Amino acid sequence: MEFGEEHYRIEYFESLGYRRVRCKSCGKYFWTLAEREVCGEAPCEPYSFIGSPPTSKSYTVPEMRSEFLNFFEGKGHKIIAPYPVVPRWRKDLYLVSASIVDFQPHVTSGSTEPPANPLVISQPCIRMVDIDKVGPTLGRHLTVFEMGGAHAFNFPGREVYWKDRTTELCVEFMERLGLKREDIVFKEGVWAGGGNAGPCYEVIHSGLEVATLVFMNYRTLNDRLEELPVRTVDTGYGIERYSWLSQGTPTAFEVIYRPVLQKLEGIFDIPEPPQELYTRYAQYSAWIQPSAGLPLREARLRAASLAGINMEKLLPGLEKLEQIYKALDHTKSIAFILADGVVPSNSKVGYLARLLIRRVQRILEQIGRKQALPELVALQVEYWGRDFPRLRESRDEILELTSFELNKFSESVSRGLSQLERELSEIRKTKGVIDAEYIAKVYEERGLTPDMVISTALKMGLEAPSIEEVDEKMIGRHLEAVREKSEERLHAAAKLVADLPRTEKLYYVDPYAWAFEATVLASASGMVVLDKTFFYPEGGGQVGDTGVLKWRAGETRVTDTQIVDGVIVHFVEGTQPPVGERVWGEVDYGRRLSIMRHHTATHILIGTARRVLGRHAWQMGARKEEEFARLDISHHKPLTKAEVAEIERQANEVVSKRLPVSTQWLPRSLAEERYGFTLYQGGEAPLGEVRVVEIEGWDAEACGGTHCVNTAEVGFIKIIRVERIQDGVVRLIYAAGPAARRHVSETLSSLEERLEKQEEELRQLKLGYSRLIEAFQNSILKELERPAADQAQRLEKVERLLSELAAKIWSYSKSYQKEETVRNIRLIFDFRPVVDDTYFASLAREAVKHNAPAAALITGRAAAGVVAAVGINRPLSKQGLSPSLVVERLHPPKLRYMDEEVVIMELEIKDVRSVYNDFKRLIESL
RNA sequence: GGGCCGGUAGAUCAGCGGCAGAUCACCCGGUUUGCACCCGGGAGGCCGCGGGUUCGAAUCCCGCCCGGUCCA
Repeated sequence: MEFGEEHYRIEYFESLGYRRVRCKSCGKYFWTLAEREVCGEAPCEPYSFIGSPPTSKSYTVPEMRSEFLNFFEGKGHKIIAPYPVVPRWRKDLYLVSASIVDFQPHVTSGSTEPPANPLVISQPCIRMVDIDKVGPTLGRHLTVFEMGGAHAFNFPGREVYWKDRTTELCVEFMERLGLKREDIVFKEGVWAGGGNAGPCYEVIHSGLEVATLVFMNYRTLNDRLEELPVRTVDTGYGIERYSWLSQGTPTAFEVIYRPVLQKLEGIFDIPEPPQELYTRYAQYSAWIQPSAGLPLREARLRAASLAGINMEKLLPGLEKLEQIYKALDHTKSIAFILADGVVPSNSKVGYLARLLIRRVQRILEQIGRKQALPELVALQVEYWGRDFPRLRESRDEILELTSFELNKFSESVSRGLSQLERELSEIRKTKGVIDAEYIAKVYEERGLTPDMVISTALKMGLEAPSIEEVDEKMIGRHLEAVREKSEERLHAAAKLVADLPRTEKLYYVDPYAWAFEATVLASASGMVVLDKTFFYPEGGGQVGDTGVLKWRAGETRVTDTQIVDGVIVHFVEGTQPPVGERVWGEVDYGRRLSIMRHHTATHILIGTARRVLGRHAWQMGARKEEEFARLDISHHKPLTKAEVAEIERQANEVVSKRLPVSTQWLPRSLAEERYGFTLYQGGEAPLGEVRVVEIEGWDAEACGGTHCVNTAEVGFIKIIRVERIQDGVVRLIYAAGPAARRHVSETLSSLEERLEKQEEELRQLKLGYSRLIEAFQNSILKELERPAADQAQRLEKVERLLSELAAKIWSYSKSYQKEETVRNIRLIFDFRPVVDDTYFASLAREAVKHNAPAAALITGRAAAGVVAAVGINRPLSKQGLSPSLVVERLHPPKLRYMDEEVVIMELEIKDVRSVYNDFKRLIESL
């Protein structure tokens, strides 16, 4: 995408004599007052501010922030407090990456008033995309930085200011810092993101891009640009970059973290590279742009050769310093993210938090300070907490979550390493080499970083590829596109409602009403649209209403209700009412009431969870149905029984306190100011004003659902079940009111039933076994009392009795493998590992103890094949089958035993299956 | 949300169609009384759950659950 010159040629430039020049080096156009041939942005030119700052004085980051805010305040902008770094008001982003994100999409689309207009804000932003460049680029890239945003929203008919004023303000601000306007370059650029686009100027000074002035006035629609009704001035001033400019240090890190670095001096051994070399190198650091095709090492060398210095002398200290800077940058990000209540986990923002923690930990281990992370985070909380109080407020939780995550990491690593060592020692025995593919696999499956794997392999005397080779391999492994699924039903609905007006939402007028009269606006293929309705459409985790629609000529059942572009669609089963007809609607009232109780119960529980578990406990999802509801909460540990009991207790206390539940529509900015960002529990809130549901003194949320008017109406909340649905998220399943009562009594009675049944079974079993054992004991005693002439005979008898007992228990507990009926003959089959003639005979006999015809095949493994014992009872032998017939048919090579009922033989067959099949065929042939 | 890996004794894991194992820890006995002691014996398992294939499944197939991990 490109914008023509006309988008950049402005009156301001014309009147002051700016010239438009094409950069000799990069070929891009820029505007300047001075004579120059290159755009001045590094790497077209080195950083000239390093070692000689161009401002009239030097500024720390907090000083620059207030300089910036005060300047714009003096120019009629209202200062707005910074927003969280986690944008809970929208679901298309995990982190706030720019100040404009605070006002997207509700303000920029025109559906909400901004908190002030124009406004100015210094917004902490987090960007993970350049995380690998943080450090080597000496502070040009950071994961966390403050974007000074001066924004003006030009609504139709209410123009605030546009390109000229924006540019003028930028120049004035820089002049205020003592910078000369001749040194400022405005480079033409294009900005696009979040479905919006517009031309922009990159503001360059001394080689450094210090601000971007974006004029957002287009919406991108299928590669086409469409003008926006609201034209937004989106300027981003790099607060840290301006401070850097004002101090001229080799890196931005010295500027940002000086106070923190000073505290570290005792703990860390901070290298001090030779000043002159360091400064020269830093001036050319813009050439350090490592990428897939350009390894860091080469990028460094390029910068060093341009600077005319010897990298060898600089490198040792520099590398370590970069590591320390990385650690400082990442720990600051961690502090900000965790302060916003993120729980490290394996998905979404939680994963980004985890990634940061793991990365820093690896860095700290590499520089021999593996214990330092909690302390570093604590230092960041302490230092930045002065300007951002929410860091200090969450101090304890931030540290708890950090060390908890650290524990998980070290467990995961040590588990992974010991497994890796086992695997490697296997490989050493065979191939002796590992390849990049293997290393990548280990990283993806077990999270062991390539450097860990390589160093372990080398230590064990294996050959391993270099880290660069592995990086090469890993790039481009995850390029598959994600497809969006959309429900077909809703697709059809969207077509139906295309030109219909928004439905009047009667359920907001009175959530307790259920019968109404309305006019049919559209009616087709199972869908009905009315001009107004009491039917609540699914939304905010609350399921859609059901009920009936009646009209003069008929009626139809509403099975679900959905909302599409503000139009409520009733999904019906049965006849369709004609368009234009008057209909009477009736919502299933009991169901709706139950859903309302569940919804209010959910809000009560969120408030409770925050109090019991901590402020990191956010709603991650919820569903409220007729019979139950569920609520997913971010929390790092499994809930203990005591915590669940406490949550339930407090929730029911709120119920019994009869707290009023109020709903009101508030301008978004006002609601955020009054209730804070915990409003956005339900995730993205619809545009326009927010509907705040407040349980007085307990909880307030942006919510479009229907609620009870008083907590007392919820009746009773019972937590039915608690589960951990993923790392860092626990789910509560509960019921309220009559649904809770139903659940409790159903559970109790089914438990009772099960208990009774089991008691009975147990009684029978005990009785049966005791009889069995008694009979056995009796026989043994009789045998022993009998004067025995032959000891061997007696032993044999006892052995038989023992086998019989084992067989009885076997048969009694039906522990044989198979029982089937073939031609009315009951056939029992089993394979027994312990092969013994007496035992097999007992089993076979026992198995056929029936009045009906029955046969048994007991098999076991013999040296040369299979041992098979066949049992045939009398009713069956009357039908003509006898042991001798079995022998005749199967002609075993060896017969071990035979009587009228049982035969034991050895077969030269390996496969037990064929023995069974042969036997079965024999029986079928009768 | 998606991909990959895993779930066997208290712990760590082996086994991968036919009697469920090793090491450590545990219990008992002996030996020793300079320290991951040694020797002998023992206890401890719904082989995650459910279904399928099979005469037979920890083992093969499918589904689910749980854990880990990477990516968005």
